[in-house]
Amino acid sequence: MFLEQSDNGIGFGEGFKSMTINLKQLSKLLKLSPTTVSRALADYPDVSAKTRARVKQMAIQQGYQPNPVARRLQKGKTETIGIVITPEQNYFSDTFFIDLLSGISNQITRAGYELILGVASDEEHEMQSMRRMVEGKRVDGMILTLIREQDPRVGYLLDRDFPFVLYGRTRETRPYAFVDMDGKQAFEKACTYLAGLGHRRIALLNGEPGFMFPVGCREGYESGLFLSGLELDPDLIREWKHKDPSQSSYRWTLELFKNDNPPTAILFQTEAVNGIFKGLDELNLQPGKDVALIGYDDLEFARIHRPSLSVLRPQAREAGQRVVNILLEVIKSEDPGKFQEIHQVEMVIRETSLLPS
Amino acid sequence: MFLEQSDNGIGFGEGFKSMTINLKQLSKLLKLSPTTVSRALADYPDVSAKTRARVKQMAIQQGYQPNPVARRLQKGKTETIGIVITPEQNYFSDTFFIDLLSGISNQITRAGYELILGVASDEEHEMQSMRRMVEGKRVDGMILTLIREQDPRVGYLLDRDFPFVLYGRTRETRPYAFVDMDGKQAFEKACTYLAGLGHRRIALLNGEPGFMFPVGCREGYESGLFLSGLELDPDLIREWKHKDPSQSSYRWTLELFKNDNPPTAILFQTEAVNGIFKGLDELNLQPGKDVALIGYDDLEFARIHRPSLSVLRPQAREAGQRVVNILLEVIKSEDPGKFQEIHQVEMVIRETSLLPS
DNA sequence: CACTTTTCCCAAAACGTTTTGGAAAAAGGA
DNA sequence: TCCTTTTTCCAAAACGTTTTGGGAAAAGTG
Repeated sequence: MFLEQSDNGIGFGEGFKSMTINLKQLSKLLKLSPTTVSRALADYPDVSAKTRARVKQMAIQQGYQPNPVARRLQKGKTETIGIVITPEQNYFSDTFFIDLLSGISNQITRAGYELILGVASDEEHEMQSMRRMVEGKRVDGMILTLIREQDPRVGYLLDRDFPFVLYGRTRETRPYAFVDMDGKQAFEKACTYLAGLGHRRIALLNGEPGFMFPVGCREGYESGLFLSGLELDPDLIREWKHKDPSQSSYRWTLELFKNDNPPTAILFQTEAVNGIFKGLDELNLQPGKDVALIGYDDLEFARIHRPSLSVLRPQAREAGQRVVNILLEVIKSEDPGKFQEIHQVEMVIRETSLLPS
Repeated sequence: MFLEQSDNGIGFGEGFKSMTINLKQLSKLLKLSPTTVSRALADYPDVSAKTRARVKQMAIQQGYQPNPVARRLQKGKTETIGIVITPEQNYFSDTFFIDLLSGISNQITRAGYELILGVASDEEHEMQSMRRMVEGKRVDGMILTLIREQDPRVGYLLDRDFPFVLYGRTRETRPYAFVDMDGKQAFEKACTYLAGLGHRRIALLNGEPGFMFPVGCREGYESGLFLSGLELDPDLIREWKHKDPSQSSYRWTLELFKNDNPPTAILFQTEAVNGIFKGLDELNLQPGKDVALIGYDDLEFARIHRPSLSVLRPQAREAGQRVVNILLEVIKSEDPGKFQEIHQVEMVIRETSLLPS
């Protein structure tokens, strides 16, 4: 057996396992230069239709796929975008978040990009994980979720002009790209709807303070009360603290009905649903009969439960896709300020939002 | 102002934004060759201690980080590992899965690797997403979860000798690496524990058929009954179908107690917990008093709920870390057959597993 | 001192693409 | 026919590392 130096050519023997072919090897097979093959595959006009067809056919036949790492080096892009999730402090267990992630992932794949994931336990690691991605030149852009009112990540990225898109909003005056759900409009709608049914005492169990989203929800709630000519009663508003069981939705529900003048309806973020149901159960109050309920987020649970839960349903998957499409534009150095989307939230009336007794 | 062609040297002006430095630029600053700088940073012995120190200091001062894409190309490794999740058909909403992912992610980061994520809606897309990663040379190894009894992914990867590790097991005779929880031992332990308390009618609400994990659980359950001298009653065993509400844990619980000779204890996978509680509630049976309950997976819910739920607690984070460490070994072409770990599962007794009434 | 060994450094090649800047061949125009 | 334009292709450079294969200087040995 005589082995010539293969020079990365076609000269490897039999018995290789799933050896993937090279641009150089492919071009040798075609008796063309790598340049021409590359340009043929990229549909450049300076290669004739005939050879282009020949190249493409051979590429398919040989199962050629350009090595993404080499392309990234040459193009100076990572073709990768990053996201960091923080399971501890969030609604991660929502199918909502999964839908968002699903929309993001699919759209990224469609663009030929990659999604790299960081999992952080707290704010500090969250920042650290993001910095590794950004300063380590591991991504072309970042997606941020679970946005806080004061969010250092946004300032960090703006300062170094690094492409990013928020799912949500923050308090920041410089322009940046975001996709947000219209929590204000949603809660206003839910509130006026309940008022329209005759409810006069509507409670709000709002999301964790410090995050931006509950701010809009509260605005919508207050605006809904106002539009319906109802007074705002601070006793009917609570903020749910995820980490503090003493502030759990369960306890809060019990306390709420100790009130002399208890509510006949509750608006809440769906993570709180178990606690509320449990509390109502203990108080012998029947959801949909004694108390009207409308939650935010459409968990499967909400649909299956009896009585089925009325909800405000964000289109998470669509939002995820938009986030990616926008980020790709921003990476192409489009002005981020152009991309500020506020998505409407649909209200789904089911059994828990009925007439007051 | 006079601008020389910078030749990628140090000659860029002021006003650049977070310009990151190059190996070539760094070496120029140090008046050394790129070779020496690279080797100094990699702690090669053929660079003197003095210059090594000088290089490292300058690297830190200049914030130099090697471009990962370039290194990957040279090293012929992507330094990336892939995972595909399928939210539709799984326990993704468990904190369990998040803990697993968290362990995986942290360990990957520690190794300087990247985790890329695919989100698939069904088995077909799951395979498709994996093939993109593997055949597109986007990863050095794969992590597989939610393993089915017959799992085409395993055969696919074995066929092309591609590094992977399972979280779980499958029916496959060729050797492969896995980390699995000892569901058999866990359910056996739970079963004998309940029998030891005097329970004679112990039901099993098992996971979705087709997946591998419930197989072990059932074996453990049967073995536990046998060891305790109890008969196996097929009426007390049901398999939970995630997508079919008519087979939901709620309905199943109701049916179970229509039995002439109903159970006094239930073993189940924790995803089913809501349905079971709801069913028992409707039947006016009190968990921990009228019926003993032990679930698999330690959700936060299980701890907080009153009565608190006894559980079998897998160490998901540790398992995730092991999966990564093993995969890194397999990538270094260690024999996968050497890495087959079955982790013990701890039993946490709380309020729902008490003496039978 | 002359020789060998060790220490320390570096030029060049390589990884697999895409892009740049032509150049040869073919076609068109007079 | 000769010149211009268009078509079609390609060699070389570049992306930013790491590795290879020395080579010069310093240190050790007799």
